[in-house]
Parts: sequence; structure tokens; C-alpha cells
Amino acid sequence: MPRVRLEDVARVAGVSMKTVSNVVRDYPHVSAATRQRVESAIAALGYRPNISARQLATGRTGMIALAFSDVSLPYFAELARVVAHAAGERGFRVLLEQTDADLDRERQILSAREAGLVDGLLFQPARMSSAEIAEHRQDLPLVLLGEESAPITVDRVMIDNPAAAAEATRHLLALGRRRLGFVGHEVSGLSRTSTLRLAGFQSALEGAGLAVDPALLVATDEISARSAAQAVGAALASGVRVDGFVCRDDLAAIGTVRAVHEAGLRVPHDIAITGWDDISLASMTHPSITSVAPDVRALVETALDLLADRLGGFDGLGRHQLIGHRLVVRESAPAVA
Amino acid sequence: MPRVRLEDVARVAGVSMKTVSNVVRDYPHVSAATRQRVESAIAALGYRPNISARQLATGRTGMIALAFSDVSLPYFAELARVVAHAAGERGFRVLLEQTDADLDRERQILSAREAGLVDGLLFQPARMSSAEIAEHRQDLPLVLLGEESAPITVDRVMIDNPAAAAEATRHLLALGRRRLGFVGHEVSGLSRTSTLRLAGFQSALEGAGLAVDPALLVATDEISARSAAQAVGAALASGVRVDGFVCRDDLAAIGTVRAVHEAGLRVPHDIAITGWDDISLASMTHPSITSVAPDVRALVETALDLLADRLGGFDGLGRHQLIGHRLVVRESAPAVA
DNA sequence: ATGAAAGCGCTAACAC
DNA sequence: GTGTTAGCGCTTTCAT
Repeated sequence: MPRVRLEDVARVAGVSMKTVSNVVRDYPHVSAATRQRVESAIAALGYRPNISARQLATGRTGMIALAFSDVSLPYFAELARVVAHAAGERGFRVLLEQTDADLDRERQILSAREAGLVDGLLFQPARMSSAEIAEHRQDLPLVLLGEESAPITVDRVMIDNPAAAAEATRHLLALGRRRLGFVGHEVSGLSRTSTLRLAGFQSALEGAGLAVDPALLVATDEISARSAAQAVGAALASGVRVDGFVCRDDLAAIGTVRAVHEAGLRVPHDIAITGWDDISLASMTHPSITSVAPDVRALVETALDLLADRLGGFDGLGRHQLIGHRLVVRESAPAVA
Repeated sequence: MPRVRLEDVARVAGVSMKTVSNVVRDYPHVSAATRQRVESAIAALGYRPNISARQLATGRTGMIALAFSDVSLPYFAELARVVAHAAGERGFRVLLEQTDADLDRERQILSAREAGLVDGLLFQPARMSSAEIAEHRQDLPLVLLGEESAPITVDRVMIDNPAAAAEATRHLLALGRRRLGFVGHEVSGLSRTSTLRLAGFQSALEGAGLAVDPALLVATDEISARSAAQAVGAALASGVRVDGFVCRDDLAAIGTVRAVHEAGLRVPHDIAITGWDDISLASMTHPSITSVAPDVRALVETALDLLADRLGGFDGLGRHQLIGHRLVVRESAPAVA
């Protein structure tokens, strides 16, 4: 069966294409009678507007891309959920782009060889340098998520990582722990995320008159519970002794819990543990994970606000916004008695 | 700065639009010299093809939609990861659609008021009836994922749920467990997924000369670890005694583990537990979760194959394909000694 | 409030 | 191997 076009509806309804278009898009100034007639024709013919044609005519796609390394990481999955909902409320659909934390993939995202695929981009880089990001095509509104390098020309939303890391660390200190370790930074090529969290970890220790012991910093090969479990297991086996671990993220925390248990130690009795992201399962593991909880809702709304400004033509300097966080205290590092 | 069009490139390169188009799309029959000239012009002008225009001209968008209830559920997040990768390899981008298991949202997905947004749809329904799905617009190639109702006119990919549930159940029986419960089916409005898994559970019990004890079936309000923990906790508190639980999914299993621990019992010593989906964290919880692992890679490739057939014009009856699964044995229900 | 016609930027016949 | 031209189906001035 042949495709039904706007023109067909117009002919059947006995009006012009413009009028049909007005009805389809809920343009207010259409007489009730005309609207009725047009709607009958639409129903009778089973007409559906062709999105591609509309996109070409308007120059807008109604879509934004959400790019990050890997949706299967719980934090990104939960972020994607919120983005899809919030974007939907603003009339946007979400295109999913995974980079696998690969530099080339990230470059492809930012310098897409094609134009007009999406109206804007929400991007959490993992590898690209700030300088490279600064050179991205100016025709694609962009908001960066997370704490990796961001040029001053580009908008960005993140939480205060050093502050949050210091809070988590002080929480362990308040529990009387003194030999604190850190788990989950990269073995090589330290990310800015890890750098900032380690900085907060260090400042809190120093604020308590303690020093960071490099021997207690447990790097991991990748962002995964498995990798953290291996690394922490190896550290403990090699004689590393700690009474608390600040973990870079909840996956590292979950892996750390496992390694600690396998070493025959107890959480939090022997080793207290904090995570980061407050993923949904953090409250349901055994023990549950005390975690830094970013205000993801605020993060996403702020990011979409910034993007909306850019879509609206704003082209000032990049705005770098901090959003809130809190430490959610659970069993792995309980409240001070 | 004004947008650069194909025509501009053609003028600068001194060739026709057709030739530029050929170069852009890597059409083979272009002389090296011409190609070189065109590419210089493209680089000089910073030309990027406009996707919307191409979509309108070709009638293809190069995008497929992936629709299910909620990306933040680990199974769907992991599925989305595989879909995005596999689709990418086939030249498709993925549009994310969440239904929140809401009937109206599901209807919207299937009867999108607009045409030409995506070339095809991968959809895991949770609420729609088979009859309703059968009436979907014929102009949108569709492949269903999962075991919910599927009309014979539509393609669908799933695993053999009763068989897998029976395997999990027999695994518990082989461990000597005799009072087996089931966790995670819906309190009301039993889904087909739950129905099939319960059927396998029952058949395995009956195969061992046992009967299902309705008192040991623990329904949950929603698909979440929290909901399962509450329901199982309440069941145990009310005096329900079991030595094994087959859980509808890994989230239910994780919540069940937690509830069992809170009740002062041990897993698997007192109660052995199996989950379903083999989500990434199933191997890292404490104890790790024995789980039914669907072959997600095969599921996705098969679904994309079926979709490709439809995109290629195939319009025969729906093909219903079963893909493989296996029981991954871990600590929550270990191997028989 | 509605109509007529000119694009939006690309692809695809069909020529040459 | 390359050029010409007519759409793809919609939105949008500009009239009326």
C-alpha cells in the first residue's frame, strides 16, 4: 500500500497542505470545523507524518545522543534511565552511544562525520584531552558529564569529587580507622576522576594528621567488581593490612567486599568500606555498601538545562556546574556508634 | 557560518553533485583523480553530509529502536550494551525507549504516531497482549524479545524458560533440597515469563515426585532486589520453611540472599538459591549467585538477523526462535559434592 | 484562518 | 565515469 502523505490528506479533506500541517502540529489557530474535517481524513487514510521530512524542513531531529563508555556499568545504566526520562519530558529521544573508553571511539562521537543526526550531545569522556574536546565541531551543542578534562569553552556538570572523597574518608576516620587504603584507580593512565578522588582521600587523611601510605593504594585493571576483587585479594595476600578502604566506585567496593571475605576478614568489623555512585544494588548486597550518592536527577536536569541554552543559541563560555551529593551510610561502614 | 552543502562542494571541486555524493558514500566507480579533488574540496570547506536529507531521500534512517521497561535493570542494561555493539557492526545506531512496563507506553512504542523515525524495532513487551501486538503497523519491522505474548505473525527470540527453570530446580533437588520455594513472580497479573518459569519449576518438582507447595511461592511487588528481600523476609518471619529458592531473576535472588541472612540463616547451608539472567554482579555478590545464563550474544544476533530479513522485505509468518542457555553454578547453590 | 509555492540537502534514475 | 534533473515529504514565508 502506498504511503500516505500530507498532500493526500489535504486533498481528501479539501484543504491545503498548510492547514493539515497546522492540525498535525496542534497549531492553535485552526477552526474547529476544519480541524475536525482534517482529523477525519487523517484517520480515514491512516496518515502518519514522516519524521525525516520534518527533520529536513525544520533542521531539528528531536534527538540527543548520550555517550559514555558502557551502558552495562550500573552507574551509566541508571544515568541512562534518568536521561531518557528527563529528555522525554522535554520532547527529546535518546540515542545511545558507547565508547568503551576508547579514544578513537570518543573522537568519532565528537567529530561525527555527519551533521543533523542529533540536536545535541551529552557526553562523559574517559580518554579525550581537554584540548581535543575544545576543538569539537561548534555546530553540535555539547554538555560534558563527569570530571574528566573539560575545556572552558564547553559546559560541564559534575559533583565535587575531592569534597565527597574527603567525606567518605572522614567517615572511616570517625569510625576509628587509621590504616586506610584506596581501591579502584587505574593501574596506568590515572583518570582525572581517580585523581580527584584520591586528592580528597589524601586531604582528609592529612587533615587528621595522617599520611597516605602508597602501599595501601590498590589499582585495578578496569572498572569492574572482578578486577577490584583480584587486586584487593592480591594486596591482602601480599600482607597489606588496612582497617578501611575508600573505593573509587561501587563496583570496586563490591569486589573489595568479596576479596576481604575471601581473605577470611569481616566487613566492617575488620575492614570498613565505602563505595561511590550509590548504585541500586549498593543497598542490597551483603553487607550493604556505604556510598557517595551523586544527585543524578539534578545532574541530568542541569545538563539538559545547559544543553537547552545552547540549543536556544547561547554561545558564551562553558559553564561548569557542581551538583550535590551525600554520603549514604550503610553496613559496610556504619554510622558512628 | 553558513552550512556547506553537497552543491557547494561540487562547485568548488568542479564536478557534479552526483560525483560528490559518490565520493561521500564510497561508491567504487570514481576515478582516483576526481576522488582526490572532491576530497580536498570537502576538507577545505569542512563539509558534512546532512543525515536528515539523506534519510528523506533514501527512506532509511540507519537507526533501530530498542524498547523495554527499564535500562537500569541490570539484565536490560547488559542487553542494551550488546545490542548497541551488534547493531553498530551492522551499521545501525540505537534509539533507547523505556516503557516502565506501562501498557500505554508500550502502545505508543508500537503505534508511533510518526513514521520514518527508525528502520526497525527490537521490543521486549511486558504488558501488551499478543492480539494487540499483532495489530501493530505493518510498516515497521519488528522483532520481539523475551517470552511475553507474541502473535504468530511476528518474529520473536527467547530462551526455553520451562526447560531452564526445570534445570535450576533439578540442581537444587540434586543438592538434596526438598522444600523448594519460588521467588519473584508478580503479586497480581502474573506475567508470561513468571508463568513459564513456574511451570518449569513445577514440572521438575513433579518429576522428582514432589508437589509445589503454594505456601512457598513468594510473589513480589516489582522487579527489584528490595522487593524480593521484603517479601522473602516476611515469608520467613511468618514461619515459612524452605531449603531452596528458585528465583525468577538475579535481582530477586540477591534480595532473597539478603533476607535469608537477615533471618539468621545461611546461604547455601540452610537455603540454596538460584537466580536468572546471570547479570555481571551475580558472580561478585557474597555469596555469588548460581544463575540461568541466557546466551545474550546469540539472542541479539538472532534478533538482528530476523530484523534484517524484514528490512530486506521478507514478510512471511513470524519466526519464533529459541536460543541457548546454561546454568552457571556458583556459591548460592554449589555443585553437588 | 487558510492557500500557494519555494525550499530543506540529499539520492537515484537516466542520460551521455 | 560523470552530469542533469526530478523527487523524498514536510515546513514556512508571504499573500489573501
